[in-house]
Amino acid sequence: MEPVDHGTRERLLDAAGEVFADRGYEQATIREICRRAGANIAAVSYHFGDKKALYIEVIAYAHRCADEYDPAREAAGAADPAERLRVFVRTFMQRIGHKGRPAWHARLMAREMASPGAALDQVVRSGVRPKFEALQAILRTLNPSLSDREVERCACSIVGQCLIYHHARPVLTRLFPTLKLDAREIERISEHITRFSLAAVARAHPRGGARP
Amino acid sequence: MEPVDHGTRERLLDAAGEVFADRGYEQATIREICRRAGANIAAVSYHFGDKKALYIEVIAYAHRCADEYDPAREAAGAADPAERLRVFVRTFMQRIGHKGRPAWHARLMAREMASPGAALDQVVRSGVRPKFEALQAILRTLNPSLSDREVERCACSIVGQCLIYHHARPVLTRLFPTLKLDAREIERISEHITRFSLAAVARAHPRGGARP
DNA sequence: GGTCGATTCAAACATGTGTTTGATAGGCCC
DNA sequence: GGGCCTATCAAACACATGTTTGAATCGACC
Repeated sequence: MEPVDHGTRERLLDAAGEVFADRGYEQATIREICRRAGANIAAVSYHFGDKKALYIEVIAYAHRCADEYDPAREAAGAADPAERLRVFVRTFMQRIGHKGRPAWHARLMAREMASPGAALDQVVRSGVRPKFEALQAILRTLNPSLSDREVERCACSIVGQCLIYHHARPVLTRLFPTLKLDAREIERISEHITRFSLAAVARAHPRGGARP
Repeated sequence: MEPVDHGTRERLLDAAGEVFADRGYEQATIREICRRAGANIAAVSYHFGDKKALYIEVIAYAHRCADEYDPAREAAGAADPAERLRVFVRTFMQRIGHKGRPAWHARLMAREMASPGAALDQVVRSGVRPKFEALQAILRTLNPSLSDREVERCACSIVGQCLIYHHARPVLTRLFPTLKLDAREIERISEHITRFSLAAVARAHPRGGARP
Protein backbone atom coordinates (compact mmCIF):
# COMPACT_ATOMS: atom_id res chain seq x y z
CA MET A 1 0.00 0.00 0.00
CA GLU A 2 1.44 3.31 1.06
CA PRO A 3 5.16 3.56 1.68
CA VAL A 4 4.10 4.22 5.23
CA ASP A 5 6.19 5.62 7.97
CA HIS A 6 3.98 8.61 7.33
CA GLY A 7 0.79 6.61 6.95
CA THR A 8 -0.38 3.91 9.26
CA ARG A 9 1.93 4.65 12.15
CA GLU A 10 0.99 8.32 12.32
CA ARG A 11 -2.71 7.60 11.89
CA LEU A 12 -2.44 5.14 14.75
CA LEU A 13 -0.84 7.77 16.96
CA ASP A 14 -3.61 10.27 16.22
CA ALA A 15 -6.42 7.78 16.67
CA ALA A 16 -4.86 6.41 19.85
CA GLY A 17 -4.50 9.90 21.27
CA GLU A 18 -8.14 10.61 20.71
CA VAL A 19 -9.36 7.30 22.12
CA PHE A 20 -7.02 7.40 25.11
CA ALA A 21 -8.15 10.95 25.87
CA ASP A 22 -11.82 10.02 25.57
CA ARG A 23 -11.94 6.67 27.33
CA GLY A 24 -8.75 6.51 29.39
CA TYR A 25 -5.99 3.97 29.11
CA GLU A 26 -7.73 0.93 30.55
CA GLN A 27 -11.05 1.57 28.88
CA ALA A 28 -9.60 2.30 25.45
CA THR A 29 -9.53 -0.73 23.18
CA ILE A 30 -6.96 -1.50 20.54
CA ARG A 31 -9.75 -2.54 18.23
CA GLU A 32 -11.37 0.89 18.31
CA ILE A 33 -8.05 2.64 17.85
CA CYS A 34 -7.31 0.55 14.79
CA ARG A 35 -10.81 0.98 13.47
CA ARG A 36 -10.54 4.78 13.69
CA ALA A 37 -7.11 4.65 12.09
CA GLY A 38 -8.34 2.36 9.33
CA ALA A 39 -5.72 -0.19 10.26
CA ASN A 40 -5.70 -3.85 11.12
CA ILE A 41 -5.86 -5.13 14.68
CA ALA A 42 -2.29 -6.37 14.48
CA ALA A 43 -0.97 -2.97 13.41
CA VAL A 44 -0.38 -1.83 17.00
CA SER A 45 1.64 -4.92 17.81
CA TYR A 46 3.64 -4.52 14.62
CA HIS A 47 4.42 -0.83 14.87
CA PHE A 48 4.70 -0.33 18.62
CA GLY A 49 4.91 -3.71 20.30
CA ASP A 50 1.99 -3.58 22.68
CA LYS A 51 -0.64 -1.28 24.12
CA LYS A 52 1.55 0.22 26.82
CA ALA A 53 4.32 1.08 24.39
CA LEU A 54 1.77 2.75 22.14
CA TYR A 55 0.54 4.77 25.12
CA ILE A 56 4.05 5.96 25.95
CA GLU A 57 4.58 7.05 22.35
CA VAL A 58 1.25 8.87 22.36
CA ILE A 59 2.22 10.75 25.50
CA ALA A 60 5.50 11.79 23.94
CA TYR A 61 3.72 12.74 20.73
CA ALA A 62 1.17 14.82 22.61
CA HIS A 63 3.98 16.45 24.51
CA ARG A 64 5.74 17.51 21.33
CA CYS A 65 2.52 18.97 19.91
CA ALA A 66 1.49 20.70 23.13
CA ASP A 67 4.68 22.72 23.31
CA GLU A 68 3.21 25.03 20.71
CA TYR A 69 0.53 26.18 23.16
CA ASP A 70 2.71 26.88 26.16
CA PRO A 71 0.95 29.16 28.66
CA ALA A 72 4.30 30.04 30.20
CA ARG A 73 5.79 31.27 26.93
CA GLU A 74 2.63 33.14 25.98
CA ALA A 75 2.62 34.86 29.34
CA ALA A 76 6.28 35.83 29.07
CA GLY A 77 5.43 38.26 26.30
CA ALA A 78 2.99 40.31 28.36
CA ALA A 79 3.82 43.69 29.76
CA ASP A 80 3.10 43.84 33.50
CA PRO A 81 2.76 40.94 35.98
CA ALA A 82 -1.03 41.21 36.17
CA GLU A 83 -1.28 40.93 32.41
CA ARG A 84 1.10 37.96 32.48
CA LEU A 85 -1.21 36.20 34.90
CA ARG A 86 -4.18 37.06 32.69
CA VAL A 87 -2.49 35.61 29.60
CA PHE A 88 -1.38 32.54 31.52
CA VAL A 89 -4.87 31.79 32.79
CA ARG A 90 -6.51 32.48 29.44
CA THR A 91 -4.09 30.26 27.51
CA PHE A 92 -4.43 27.51 30.08
CA MET A 93 -8.21 27.63 29.97
CA GLN A 94 -8.25 27.63 26.18
CA ARG A 95 -6.07 24.54 26.11
CA ILE A 96 -8.36 22.67 28.48
CA GLY A 97 -11.69 23.99 27.34
CA HIS A 98 -11.95 23.39 23.66
CA LYS A 99 -13.17 19.87 23.22
CA GLY A 100 -13.07 19.04 19.53
CA ARG A 101 -10.14 19.31 17.15
CA PRO A 102 -6.77 17.70 17.68
CA ALA A 103 -6.82 19.20 21.14
CA TRP A 104 -6.84 15.83 22.87
CA HIS A 105 -3.42 16.67 24.29
CA ALA A 106 -4.71 18.53 27.31
CA ARG A 107 -7.45 15.98 27.95
CA LEU A 108 -4.89 13.20 27.82
CA MET A 109 -2.65 15.01 30.29
CA ALA A 110 -5.58 15.68 32.61
CA ARG A 111 -6.45 11.99 32.53
CA GLU A 112 -2.89 10.98 33.25
CA MET A 113 -2.90 13.37 36.20
CA ALA A 114 -6.15 12.05 37.61
CA SER A 115 -5.10 8.40 37.54
CA PRO A 116 -1.36 7.91 37.71
CA GLY A 117 0.14 5.76 35.00
CA ALA A 118 3.64 4.87 33.99
CA ALA A 119 4.04 8.07 31.99
CA LEU A 120 3.14 10.48 34.79
CA ASP A 121 6.68 11.05 36.00
CA GLN A 122 7.80 12.15 32.57
CA VAL A 123 4.72 14.31 32.06
CA VAL A 124 5.20 16.10 35.36
CA ARG A 125 8.93 16.57 34.94
CA SER A 126 8.98 18.05 31.47
CA GLY A 127 5.39 19.19 31.01
CA VAL A 128 3.86 20.37 34.24
CA ARG A 129 6.78 21.60 36.31
CA PRO A 130 8.07 24.27 33.91
CA LYS A 131 4.61 25.81 33.57
CA PHE A 132 4.02 25.62 37.28
CA GLU A 133 7.31 27.37 38.02
CA ALA A 134 6.51 30.05 35.50
CA LEU A 135 3.25 30.67 37.32
CA GLN A 136 5.06 30.83 40.63
CA ALA A 137 7.44 33.41 39.19
CA ILE A 138 4.50 35.57 38.14
CA LEU A 139 3.03 35.34 41.62
CA ARG A 140 6.31 36.29 43.25
CA THR A 141 6.47 39.38 41.07
CA LEU A 142 2.89 40.26 41.96
CA ASN A 143 3.51 40.07 45.68
CA PRO A 144 7.16 39.75 46.75
CA SER A 145 6.18 39.41 50.39
CA LEU A 146 4.81 35.90 49.84
CA SER A 147 6.73 32.98 51.28
CA ASP A 148 7.70 30.06 49.09
CA ARG A 149 4.99 27.93 50.62
CA GLU A 150 2.37 30.60 50.09
CA VAL A 151 3.44 30.95 46.48
CA GLU A 152 2.99 27.21 46.02
CA ARG A 153 -0.47 27.27 47.53
CA CYS A 154 -1.55 30.30 45.54
CA ALA A 155 -0.38 28.58 42.37
CA CYS A 156 -2.43 25.53 43.33
CA SER A 157 -5.42 27.76 43.94
CA ILE A 158 -5.16 29.31 40.49
CA VAL A 159 -4.63 26.03 38.66
CA GLY A 160 -7.44 24.47 40.67
CA GLN A 161 -9.85 27.20 39.64
CA CYS A 162 -9.06 26.42 36.01
CA LEU A 163 -9.09 22.65 36.23
CA ILE A 164 -12.51 22.35 37.85
CA TYR A 165 -14.10 23.40 34.56
CA HIS A 166 -12.51 20.34 33.05
CA HIS A 167 -12.66 17.76 35.85
CA ALA A 168 -16.17 18.55 36.99
CA ARG A 169 -17.66 19.49 33.65
CA PRO A 170 -20.42 16.84 33.81
CA VAL A 171 -21.45 18.17 37.20
CA LEU A 172 -21.36 21.80 36.11
CA THR A 173 -23.51 21.16 33.05
CA ARG A 174 -26.09 19.55 35.32
CA LEU A 175 -25.78 22.27 37.93
CA PHE A 176 -26.13 25.06 35.36
CA PRO A 177 -28.04 23.68 32.38
CA THR A 178 -27.70 26.97 30.54
CA LEU A 179 -23.91 26.90 30.78
CA LYS A 180 -22.19 26.70 27.40
CA LEU A 181 -18.43 26.44 27.56
CA ASP A 182 -17.76 28.08 24.22
CA ALA A 183 -14.87 30.39 23.44
CA ARG A 184 -16.68 33.48 24.73
CA GLU A 185 -17.66 31.88 28.02
CA ILE A 186 -14.13 30.58 28.50
CA GLU A 187 -12.90 34.12 28.00
CA ARG A 188 -15.30 35.38 30.67
CA ILE A 189 -14.34 32.64 33.10
CA SER A 190 -10.66 33.32 32.51
CA GLU A 191 -11.24 36.96 33.29
CA HIS A 192 -13.06 36.04 36.50
CA ILE A 193 -10.29 33.70 37.62
CA THR A 194 -7.69 36.35 36.88
CA ARG A 195 -9.44 39.07 38.88
CA PHE A 196 -10.33 36.68 41.67
CA SER A 197 -6.72 35.60 41.97
CA LEU A 198 -5.21 39.05 41.58
CA ALA A 199 -7.29 40.34 44.45
CA ALA A 200 -6.42 37.34 46.58
CA VAL A 201 -2.70 37.43 45.87
CA ALA A 202 -2.48 41.15 46.42
CA ARG A 203 -4.10 40.89 49.84
CA ALA A 204 -2.61 37.58 50.86
CA HIS A 205 -0.32 37.44 53.83
CA PRO A 206 -1.67 40.63 55.35
CA ARG A 207 0.03 41.51 58.54
CA GLY A 208 -2.15 41.30 61.55
CA GLY A 209 -5.60 40.01 62.14
CA ALA A 210 -7.22 37.11 60.39
CA ARG A 211 -6.54 34.04 62.48
CA PRO A 212 -4.48 32.56 65.26
CA MET B 1 -23.53 -21.61 56.62
CA GLU B 2 -23.90 -18.47 58.64
CA PRO B 3 -27.46 -17.58 59.44
CA VAL B 4 -26.78 -13.91 58.86
CA ASP B 5 -29.02 -11.85 56.70
CA HIS B 6 -27.38 -8.79 58.17
CA GLY B 7 -23.93 -9.99 57.18
CA THR B 8 -23.13 -10.72 53.59
CA ARG B 9 -25.22 -8.05 51.94
CA GLU B 10 -23.86 -5.26 54.13
CA ARG B 11 -20.28 -6.48 53.83
CA LEU B 12 -20.76 -6.52 50.08
CA LEU B 13 -21.91 -2.90 50.12
CA ASP B 14 -18.90 -1.80 52.16
CA ALA B 15 -16.39 -3.72 50.08
CA ALA B 16 -17.97 -2.54 46.84
CA GLY B 17 -17.86 1.07 48.00
CA GLU B 18 -14.17 0.81 48.71
CA VAL B 19 -13.30 -0.94 45.47
CA PHE B 20 -15.48 1.33 43.34
CA ALA B 21 -13.90 4.36 44.98
CA ASP B 22 -10.39 3.02 44.46
CA ARG B 23 -10.60 1.60 40.96
CA GLY B 24 -13.68 3.18 39.41
CA TYR B 25 -16.75 1.41 38.12
CA GLU B 26 -15.34 -0.18 34.99
CA GLN B 27 -12.04 -1.17 36.54
CA ALA B 28 -13.54 -2.62 39.69
CA THR B 29 -14.08 -6.36 39.50
CA ILE B 30 -16.81 -8.33 41.17
CA ARG B 31 -14.26 -10.95 42.14
CA GLU B 32 -12.23 -8.49 44.20
CA ILE B 33 -15.34 -7.06 45.81
CA CYS B 34 -16.46 -10.53 46.85
CA ARG B 35 -12.98 -11.47 48.00
CA ARG B 36 -12.80 -8.41 50.28
CA ALA B 37 -16.29 -9.13 51.56
CA GLY B 38 -15.44 -12.78 52.17
CA ALA B 39 -18.31 -13.80 49.94
CA ASN B 40 -18.75 -16.04 46.96
CA ILE B 41 -18.58 -14.75 43.40
CA ALA B 42 -22.27 -15.39 42.92
CA ALA B 43 -23.21 -13.32 45.95
CA VAL B 44 -23.52 -10.10 43.96
CA SER B 45 -25.85 -11.68 41.45
CA TYR B 46 -27.91 -13.19 44.23
CA HIS B 47 -28.22 -10.13 46.47
CA PHE B 48 -28.29 -7.31 43.92
CA GLY B 49 -28.85 -8.77 40.46
CA ASP B 50 -25.84 -7.48 38.60
CA LYS B 51 -22.89 -5.13 38.84
CA LYS B 52 -24.76 -1.99 37.81
CA ALA B 53 -27.52 -2.57 40.36
CA LEU B 54 -24.88 -3.04 43.04
CA TYR B 55 -23.29 0.24 41.99
CA ILE B 56 -26.60 2.09 42.26
CA GLU B 57 -27.14 0.68 45.74
CA VAL B 58 -23.63 1.68 46.74
CA ILE B 59 -24.24 5.24 45.56
CA ALA B 60 -27.43 5.41 47.58
CA TYR B 61 -25.68 3.86 50.58
CA ALA B 62 -22.83 6.34 50.35
CA HIS B 63 -25.33 9.12 50.05
CA ARG B 64 -27.07 8.11 53.25
CA CYS B 65 -23.75 7.90 55.12
CA ALA B 66 -22.33 11.13 53.72
CA ASP B 67 -25.20 13.17 55.05
CA GLU B 68 -23.58 13.04 58.45
CA TYR B 69 -20.62 15.07 57.18
CA ASP B 70 -22.48 17.86 55.46
CA PRO B 71 -20.29 20.93 54.96
CA ALA B 72 -23.40 23.06 54.55
CA ARG B 73 -24.86 22.06 57.89
CA GLU B 74 -21.54 22.37 59.68
CA ALA B 75 -21.13 25.85 58.26
CA ALA B 76 -24.62 26.91 59.30
CA GLY B 77 -23.59 26.77 62.94
CA ALA B 78 -20.80 29.31 62.60
CA ALA B 79 -21.08 32.87 63.79
CA ASP B 80 -20.15 35.33 61.04
CA PRO B 81 -20.08 34.73 57.26
CA ALA B 82 -16.30 34.53 57.10
CA GLU B 83 -16.28 31.85 59.74
CA ARG B 84 -19.04 30.00 57.87
CA LEU B 85 -16.86 29.94 54.77
CA ARG B 86 -13.92 28.73 56.84
CA VAL B 87 -15.94 25.88 58.31
CA PHE B 88 -17.36 25.01 54.91
CA VAL B 89 -13.95 24.80 53.28
CA ARG B 90 -12.41 22.90 56.18
CA THR B 91 -15.20 20.33 56.30
CA PHE B 92 -15.11 19.93 52.55
CA MET B 93 -11.36 19.41 52.52
CA GLN B 94 -11.51 16.93 55.38
CA ARG B 95 -14.10 14.88 53.53
CA ILE B 96 -11.98 14.71 50.39
CA GLY B 97 -8.54 14.55 51.89
CA HIS B 98 -8.53 11.68 54.29
CA LYS B 99 -7.85 8.57 52.31
CA GLY B 100 -8.25 5.67 54.64
CA ARG B 101 -11.20 4.82 56.83
CA PRO B 102 -14.74 4.35 55.62
CA ALA B 103 -14.39 7.71 53.92
CA TRP B 104 -14.72 6.28 50.43
CA HIS B 105 -17.95 8.25 50.05
CA ALA B 106 -16.30 11.44 48.87
CA ARG B 107 -13.87 9.60 46.64
CA LEU B 108 -16.76 7.74 45.05
CA MET B 109 -18.61 10.97 44.42
CA ALA B 110 -15.51 12.60 42.96
CA ARG B 111 -15.11 9.67 40.62
CA GLU B 112 -18.71 9.83 39.55
CA MET B 113 -18.27 13.53 38.84
CA ALA B 114 -15.14 13.05 36.78
CA SER B 115 -16.64 10.41 34.51
CA PRO B 116 -20.39 10.64 34.23
CA GLY B 117 -22.29 7.47 34.95
CA ALA B 118 -25.92 6.62 35.29
CA ALA B 119 -26.01 7.79 38.91
CA LEU B 120 -24.64 11.27 38.30
CA ASP B 121 -28.01 12.97 37.92
CA GLN B 122 -29.16 11.73 41.28
CA VAL B 123 -25.85 12.61 42.93
CA VAL B 124 -25.93 16.15 41.62
CA ARG B 125 -29.58 16.73 42.40
CA SER B 126 -29.61 15.60 46.00
CA GLY B 127 -25.92 15.66 46.91
CA VAL B 128 -24.08 18.45 45.18
CA ARG B 129 -26.70 21.10 44.55
CA PRO B 130 -27.71 21.71 48.19
CA LYS B 131 -24.10 22.16 49.26
CA PHE B 132 -23.35 24.37 46.32
CA GLU B 133 -26.31 26.59 47.05
CA ALA B 134 -25.31 26.85 50.68
CA LEU B 135 -21.89 28.03 49.55
CA GLN B 136 -23.49 30.56 47.26
CA ALA B 137 -25.58 31.87 50.14
CA ILE B 138 -22.44 32.38 52.20
CA LEU B 139 -20.82 34.29 49.35
CA ARG B 140 -23.86 36.51 48.91
CA THR B 141 -23.69 37.39 52.57
CA LEU B 142 -20.00 38.14 52.29
CA ASN B 143 -20.46 40.53 49.40
CA PRO B 144 -24.04 41.49 48.57
CA SER B 145 -22.94 43.49 45.55
CA LEU B 146 -22.07 40.34 43.61
CA SER B 147 -24.29 39.38 40.73
CA ASP B 148 -25.76 35.90 40.51
CA ARG B 149 -23.30 34.95 37.81
CA GLU B 150 -20.38 36.23 39.84
CA VAL B 151 -21.57 34.26 42.84
CA GLU B 152 -21.66 31.12 40.72
CA ARG B 153 -18.16 31.70 39.44
CA CYS B 154 -16.77 32.49 42.88
CA ALA B 155 -18.33 29.30 44.19
CA CYS B 156 -16.68 27.37 41.36
CA SER B 157 -13.38 29.03 42.21
CA ILE B 158 -13.61 27.95 45.83
CA VAL B 159 -14.67 24.41 45.10
CA GLY B 160 -11.99 24.17 42.41
CA GLN B 161 -9.29 25.20 44.87
CA CYS B 162 -10.38 22.34 47.13
CA LEU B 163 -10.84 19.68 44.48
CA ILE B 164 -7.41 20.05 42.91
CA TYR B 165 -5.86 18.47 45.99
CA HIS B 166 -7.95 15.41 45.23
CA HIS B 167 -8.01 15.29 41.42
CA ALA B 168 -4.37 16.16 40.90
CA ARG B 169 -2.94 14.48 43.96
CA PRO B 170 -0.54 12.25 41.99
CA VAL B 171 0.82 15.30 40.23
CA LEU B 172 1.18 17.30 43.43
CA THR B 173 3.07 14.55 45.21
CA ARG B 174 5.52 14.48 42.30
CA LEU B 175 5.72 18.26 42.13
CA PHE B 176 6.32 18.61 45.88
CA PRO B 177 7.88 15.35 47.11
CA THR B 178 7.87 16.65 50.67
CA LEU B 179 4.13 17.25 50.64
CA LYS B 180 2.23 15.11 53.11
CA LEU B 181 -1.52 15.53 53.02
CA ASP B 182 -2.13 14.64 56.65
CA ALA B 183 -4.71 16.24 58.90
CA ARG B 184 -2.46 19.14 59.86
CA GLU B 185 -1.51 19.98 56.29
CA ILE B 186 -5.16 19.80 55.25
CA GLU B 187 -5.94 22.28 58.01
CA ARG B 188 -3.26 24.64 56.70
CA ILE B 189 -4.44 24.31 53.13
CA SER B 190 -8.02 24.95 54.21
CA GLU B 191 -6.90 28.09 55.97
CA HIS B 192 -5.06 29.25 52.86
CA ILE B 193 -8.07 28.62 50.62
CA THR B 194 -10.31 30.47 53.06
CA ARG B 195 -8.12 33.56 53.26
CA PHE B 196 -7.41 33.49 49.52
CA SER B 197 -11.13 33.37 48.76
CA LEU B 198 -12.18 35.88 51.40
CA ALA B 199 -9.79 38.45 49.96
CA ALA B 200 -10.93 37.72 46.43
CA VAL B 201 -14.65 37.82 47.21
CA ALA B 202 -14.36 40.99 49.22
CA ARG B 203 -12.59 42.82 46.40
CA ALA B 204 -14.43 41.17 43.53
CA HIS B 205 -16.74 43.18 41.32
CA PRO B 206 -14.26 46.05 41.18
CA ARG B 207 -16.60 48.55 39.56
CA GLY B 208 -18.39 49.11 42.83
CA GLY B 209 -15.23 49.59 44.84
CA ALA B 210 -16.88 47.22 47.23
CA ARG B 211 -14.16 47.07 49.82
CA PRO B 212 -11.03 48.91 50.76
C1' DG C 1 10.60 -12.02 -14.23
C1' DG C 2 12.12 -13.31 -9.63
C1' DT C 3 13.58 -12.56 -4.87
C1' DC C 4 13.42 -10.27 -0.58
C1' DG C 5 12.08 -7.32 3.11
C1' DA C 6 8.42 -4.59 4.82
C1' DT C 7 3.67 -4.33 5.71
C1' DT C 8 -1.15 -5.73 6.05
C1' DC C 9 -4.70 -9.00 6.82
C1' DA C 10 -8.01 -12.50 8.83
C1' DA C 11 -8.11 -15.89 12.06
C1' DA C 12 -6.90 -17.93 16.24
C1' DC C 13 -5.15 -17.94 21.04
C1' DA C 14 -4.89 -16.78 26.08
C1' DT C 15 -6.78 -14.41 29.66
C1' DG C 16 -9.84 -11.85 32.56
C1' DT C 17 -14.54 -10.56 33.49
C1' DG C 18 -19.76 -10.59 34.42
C1' DT C 19 -23.14 -13.83 34.82
C1' DT C 20 -25.53 -18.27 35.30
C1' DT C 21 -26.20 -22.92 36.90
C1' DG C 22 -27.08 -26.83 39.60
C1' DA C 23 -25.94 -28.68 43.93
C1' DT C 24 -25.57 -28.32 48.96
C1' DA C 25 -26.57 -26.94 53.62
C1' DG C 26 -29.24 -24.71 57.25
C1' DG C 27 -33.33 -22.85 59.40
C1' DC C 28 -38.39 -23.04 59.99
C1' DC C 29 -43.11 -24.65 60.13
C1' DC C 30 -46.42 -28.65 59.61
C1' DG D 1 -39.09 -36.51 59.46
C1' DG D 2 -40.71 -33.91 55.22
C1' DG D 3 -41.19 -30.22 52.57
C1' DC D 4 -39.93 -25.42 51.60
C1' DC D 5 -37.41 -21.29 51.36
C1' DT D 6 -33.02 -18.80 51.85
C1' DA D 7 -28.22 -18.48 51.36
C1' DT D 8 -23.84 -20.13 49.86
C1' DC D 9 -20.63 -22.55 46.97
C1' DA D 10 -17.68 -24.40 43.09
C1' DA D 11 -17.84 -24.87 38.40
C1' DA D 12 -18.99 -23.55 33.99
C1' DC D 13 -20.59 -20.32 30.38
C1' DA D 14 -20.47 -16.26 27.25
C1' DC D 15 -18.12 -12.54 25.85
C1' DA D 16 -14.61 -8.89 25.25
C1' DT D 17 -9.87 -7.73 24.92
C1' DG D 18 -4.63 -7.91 24.21
C1' DT D 19 -1.64 -10.51 21.68
C1' DT D 20 0.24 -13.81 18.33
C1' DT D 21 0.48 -16.31 14.02
C1' DG D 22 1.08 -17.55 9.41
C1' DA D 23 -0.31 -16.40 4.95
C1' DA D 24 -0.96 -12.77 1.52
C1' DT D 25 0.23 -8.34 -0.63
C1' DC D 26 3.09 -4.59 -2.05
C1' DG D 27 7.24 -2.16 -3.62
C1' DA D 28 12.00 -2.10 -4.68
C1' DC D 29 16.02 -4.00 -6.56
C1' DC D 30 18.93 -7.42 -9.27
